[in-house]
Amino acid sequence: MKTKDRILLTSLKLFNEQGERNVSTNHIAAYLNISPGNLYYHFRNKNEIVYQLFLQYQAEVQSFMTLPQDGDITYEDKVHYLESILNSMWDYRFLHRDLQHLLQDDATLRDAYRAFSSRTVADGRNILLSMADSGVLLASREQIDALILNIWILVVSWSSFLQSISIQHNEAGTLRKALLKRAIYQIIALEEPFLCDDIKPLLPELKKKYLAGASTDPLTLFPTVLDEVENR
Amino acid sequence: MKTKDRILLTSLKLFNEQGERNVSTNHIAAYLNISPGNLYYHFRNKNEIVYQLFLQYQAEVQSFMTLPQDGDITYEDKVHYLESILNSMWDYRFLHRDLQHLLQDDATLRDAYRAFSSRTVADGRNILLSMADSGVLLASREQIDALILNIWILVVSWSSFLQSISIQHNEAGTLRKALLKRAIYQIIALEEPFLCDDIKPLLPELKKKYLAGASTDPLTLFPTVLDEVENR
DNA sequence: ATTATCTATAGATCTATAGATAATGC
DNA sequence: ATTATCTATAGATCTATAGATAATGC
Repeated sequence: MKTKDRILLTSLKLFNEQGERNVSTNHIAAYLNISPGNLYYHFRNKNEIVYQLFLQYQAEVQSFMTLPQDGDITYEDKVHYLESILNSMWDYRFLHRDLQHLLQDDATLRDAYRAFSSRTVADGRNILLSMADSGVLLASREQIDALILNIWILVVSWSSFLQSISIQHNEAGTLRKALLKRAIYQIIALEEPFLCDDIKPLLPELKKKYLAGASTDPLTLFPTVLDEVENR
Repeated sequence: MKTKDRILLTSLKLFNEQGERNVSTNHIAAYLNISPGNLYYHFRNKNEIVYQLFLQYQAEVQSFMTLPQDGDITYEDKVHYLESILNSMWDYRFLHRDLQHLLQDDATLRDAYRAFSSRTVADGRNILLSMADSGVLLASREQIDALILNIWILVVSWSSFLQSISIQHNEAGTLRKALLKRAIYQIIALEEPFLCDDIKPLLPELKKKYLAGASTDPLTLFPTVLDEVENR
């Protein structure tokens, strides 16, 4: 593998694990056993690394937003696409963790990110509108507008939310998967009131699948909730 | 005003404006025309300043979560409390902007934040449950669990979301107020499907108030949307 | 006496570059 | 010749402390 790609891979790994703020170009070079000078031969600066990673992330997410144009997809297909998007969000979670600083630091990334998010929200909105056209979603345009924004905020905030309540030491990856599924559950809950009667019979099973045995009570997501309740 | 309080006020101002990451103890001291040594006389370190600001923030939010125990409150009252909470979120927005780094850096803050968020979610859930008991909210316990988590994530993410799409240069404060109101609109949209028929007649006016003349289309929130659409 | 403040500085980073050297490809 | 890599380092921070001095309160 080329050194340039190894730098990207390592940066992504270290940024996700420790936060971009805590990972210097020295750290990245040291992890790879290359010199800092070599790193700067391949990338103008740290922002350039972040920008390249953003482009990878953007391409992944957009690949899941462009649905096959032929036959309509089922609701279950749609939920599946959502799962892929949340996976990408997790794989590049450092971006949303330090998003504001990264955007403030780099005008190019700022413009690219704004274009990306407005495009993705627009695509998501169109999907909901076409569901409304075909009678799957019983919602007014105003309701769809509010719904897609709520979904977007949930999706981009989910990984940061999980990490803020310190569910992060998940080497095995099973906890990670369960908690990503929980985001899908939350989105199904957002859409549920608007789904037509044809879809509703599917929901109990879908919700069960994405709840993955967890309690619906959000308090069970907070690790120290027991101590907390005792102290009140 | 005591120097200690001036340090807190200035730190809050600079943290919010520039991000905690970009504001060093030197910057805070320079802004106040005091020496860095003096700052360290009043606070052990930068984390201690952040922690004190968190305590202020927590007290503000919690004051709005403890509703008057006597007579039931109206739905409009509830919305009003929400507005106060979102105001506090905005006033301390640096906390959510750099939350993960702050928590990683300070175990005391980490525990306090977790306790705070689980308590606040529990309080919010109880409010929704009592609305269900009195027939205002027609939702199952599972639906309430999902709803309160979605509301919580929206509330804590809203200021970061606004800043990520670069709506920040709002010295006049009018844009700020309109955009905070938009969060209320989004939360009303979350609750709307579950509200009883007695409440529904109130909603058009409430939604109009919190939309504040803006379009419901989320794309109008993204400043560069026009260029973006042209480039597709 | 106690509290508040200042000066000066140690020590630890970090980013980015200049300039030399090694490896590769025609 | 071109591409990749290294060494060494300048210059800019930052955090936190030691120790001296000034201001305040009894």
